[in-house]
Amino acid sequence: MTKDVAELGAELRSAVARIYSRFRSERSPGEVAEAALMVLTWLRKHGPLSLGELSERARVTPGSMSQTVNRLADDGHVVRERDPDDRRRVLFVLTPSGRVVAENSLRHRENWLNGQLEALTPQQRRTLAEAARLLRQIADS
Amino acid sequence: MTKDVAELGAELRSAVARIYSRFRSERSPGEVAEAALMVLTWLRKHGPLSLGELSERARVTPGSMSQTVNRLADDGHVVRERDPDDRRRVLFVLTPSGRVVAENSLRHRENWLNGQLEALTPQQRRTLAEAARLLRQIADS
DNA sequence: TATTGTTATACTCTATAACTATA
DNA sequence: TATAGTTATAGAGTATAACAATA
Repeated sequence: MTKDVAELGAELRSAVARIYSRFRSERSPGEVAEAALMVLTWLRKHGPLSLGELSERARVTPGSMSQTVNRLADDGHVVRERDPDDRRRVLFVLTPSGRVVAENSLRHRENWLNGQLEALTPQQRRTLAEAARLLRQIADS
Repeated sequence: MTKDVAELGAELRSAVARIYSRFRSERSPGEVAEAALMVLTWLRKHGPLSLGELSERARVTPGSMSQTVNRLADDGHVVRERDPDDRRRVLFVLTPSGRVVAENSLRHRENWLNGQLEALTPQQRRTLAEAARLLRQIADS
């Protein structure tokens, strides 16, 4: 039993590393990188979020997130706005260019992955959907 | 149908990013980082490998791999040896300290993940095993 | 000429520690 | 004092391009 678990762990670790690296390499010129794309995706979905909210979602330190949004701000994809109710907080707002870049980047990367997924059987897709749920649960534990 | 696939793609992408980030953050002081650990693991399993072999396995460019092994060599975990049969090739050999670090790093990271996997049902573990196979297949396509 | 590997340069992502501004 | 955010510094990982050595 324990041996099976250890084997599964090793398989999982290397499969995740491999697919993640493939995700990253699917990035084309003009598209934003992974971590930045996630930020744009969240802002598009939820509207303005503070630095603290972004760093919690990404599970990185505030210092790290501050630098990620700095890169986005330098490129004009987000702007900072002070929260009028609590002037310590900074809200990050998607700009029109940020929205365009987010949508282009997402569309392109989804095209590749979705093509792969379409080629699977419905049963295999259900397996991946359940696995995604389990991985997220483990990661968040 | 297509909508389901798109949703699955988004789920998968974010779940993979999340669990990968968690894998990375399980690193303790004194342990080697992810990419370097993979190199040590391969050398331990297969014996000396050339730069080209390492970069193919990792699916990174030779230039990138050269820098990863430079870090390992700086720390004394691997040594370079010229291949006597083809003096263009460089073979990387695990040192005793490299073996110790590899084993400690692997043991510690496996402990955490294996604990998580033990808490799942056998059925859930089968799902993850199948998913690992599918992800690897997609990544290598 | 072709292959193998290295180095220089640059970019992304991450963390920690020291700092500022506001509550 | 406590909280929210920023900046400086550092390290890991990646890519590309120019280069050297060997086949």
